[in-house]
Amino acid sequence: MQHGRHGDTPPTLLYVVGRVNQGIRREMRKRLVQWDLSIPEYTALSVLHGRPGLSNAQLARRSMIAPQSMIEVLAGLEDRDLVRRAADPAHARILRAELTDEGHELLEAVQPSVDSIEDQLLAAVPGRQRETTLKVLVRAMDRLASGLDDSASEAE
Amino acid sequence: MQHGRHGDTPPTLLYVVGRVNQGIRREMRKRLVQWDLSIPEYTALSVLHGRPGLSNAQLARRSMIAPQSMIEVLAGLEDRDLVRRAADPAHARILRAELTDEGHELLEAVQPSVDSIEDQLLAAVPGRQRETTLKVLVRAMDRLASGLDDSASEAE
DNA sequence: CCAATTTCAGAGTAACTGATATCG
DNA sequence: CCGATATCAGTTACTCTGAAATTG
Repeated sequence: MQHGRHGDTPPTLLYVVGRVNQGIRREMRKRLVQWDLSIPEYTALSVLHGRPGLSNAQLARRSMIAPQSMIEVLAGLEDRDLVRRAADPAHARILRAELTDEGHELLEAVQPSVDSIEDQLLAAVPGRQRETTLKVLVRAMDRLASGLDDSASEAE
Repeated sequence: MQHGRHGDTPPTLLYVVGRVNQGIRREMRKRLVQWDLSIPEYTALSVLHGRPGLSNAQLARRSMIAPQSMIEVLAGLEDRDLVRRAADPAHARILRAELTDEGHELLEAVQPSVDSIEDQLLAAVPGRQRETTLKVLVRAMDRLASGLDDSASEAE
């Protein structure tokens, strides 16, 4: 389930984001299964397509998960030859990842099915509102990335 | 991880929602642990506070999860005497849930800490934009609840 | 008989924490 | 030695699918 809030009172952002996310995940899982891709796998492919050369640690930070979680995803993709990793010439400890040709092909094949989810969700939403929504969420994302403090239980 | 998309191209709604959700969950978990509440448990308490009398099946639908998932949450809360369930007088199969006094107390104690997350995320966002964002997300939620079709793989 | 609800049981996904090793 | 990275191992959180019983 997700984080919640009441009924007639307007729903909170926390609540709605949780619900929408849950719905999106269900839909994605359903569509990705035929390509034998999990959601984290698809996401990693998608991010690496746009940002080739990210390390495991960088990917993890972007996704707000622990590097230990991300590494499993990456390892799986590497095993399937969808992703290739090579040491940074300037820093042997860092392994920079990028899609293989096969990875690109798969991503291209899957993309439309996933993109159509977003199209359907936003079908009736004017462009301006889409932009506002995206902007607000990106801001929230940044806040979360830089870390919050618990102002409520601090007071003790 | 979450559903993804590129880098310089604007991020997609799917991607941002996933990331924000992940960040929110981390933050919530951290704050809820001191009350020994999981996210689904907190959410159920919160929803039941606003909508007393919902059945397990109704709660599940609202949360876009299977009733089999929700029942575990509800059972746990019932064991802890935070929630009480009673048969609908008109339909004995349906068990309507509501918070106990203890449930109300706990929720009240936890609430501020969770609410402050949202406050911090939206601190710099003007009210108009908050409303737009919420409206767009609620619309997306409704779409998801009524079921999408995979227009991409349909074409085969 | 059918549809909706509840609920048990088992499986699976995706995240976590802890610990270790390496590199600059 | 410190900080960041990679990565193994074990664990927890949350959701799913399947199946069965009950009720109107």
